[in-house]
Amino acid sequence: MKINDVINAISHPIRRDIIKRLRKASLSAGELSQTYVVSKPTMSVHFKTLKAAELIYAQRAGNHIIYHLNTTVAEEALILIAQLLGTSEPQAHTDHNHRTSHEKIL
Amino acid sequence: MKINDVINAISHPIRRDIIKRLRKASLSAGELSQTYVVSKPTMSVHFKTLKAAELIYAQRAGNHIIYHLNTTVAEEALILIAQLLGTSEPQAHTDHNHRTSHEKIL
DNA sequence: TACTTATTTAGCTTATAATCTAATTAGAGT
DNA sequence: ACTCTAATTAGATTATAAGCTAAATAAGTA
Repeated sequence: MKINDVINAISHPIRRDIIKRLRKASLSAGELSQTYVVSKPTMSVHFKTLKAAELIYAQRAGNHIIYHLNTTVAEEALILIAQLLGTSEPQAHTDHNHRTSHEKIL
Repeated sequence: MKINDVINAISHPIRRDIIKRLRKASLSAGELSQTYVVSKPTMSVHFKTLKAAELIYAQRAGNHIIYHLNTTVAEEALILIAQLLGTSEPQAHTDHNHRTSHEKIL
């Protein structure tokens, strides 16, 4: 799992919405594409980006391609992002955290 | 807090590293910039991106600008990302989750 | 006031991402 | 084999992001 690929994948609103929908149920490329006002090839590129991040995987069912969420990768990525943005570990105290009189917030 | 701005901000390795360092201690622009092999103006743009996401804020101390992590925004963003990538809520069962014989994973 | 240091802004170039239309591939049904 | 539908790939355009050097700003010090 490459965190760069995952963050890149979730950096577009359409791709985030795809993830949210696939959390509820797996859906075909066509079903997913209907919702958005972009062309099908554009949607195909979004799927590719999500696949590159391994957040989704594809399964052929006859004429259709059904996309599934890869929950394992999603969870692993979330753990890394939590380490970045979370405040579970308390902040260390250093001299930089001292304030002196002439400092002002910009 | 705009999740788009935050995800955009954390989409670059240098900016993620800045966040990690500011979790431990607030640092000046110069101290932060030393570490990376890009020019200072480039670093300044990275700071701007992080400021636009409100993940950091600046404070002038004489000649220096000290950057601080905005932990509130970081935590709020993490909650939204957890709603996207987390599997706390169990996945709903739908017909799409049934498998039929001729389906194969790609 | 002039000089020095720290940082940002301006202007430019190059790389990457998003989007489109047209063409191609793959399977299902006739 | 032909045709229909679903989805992707190819090729092009446009927008955005990342990087650089040079110039500007802001504060501190001689």
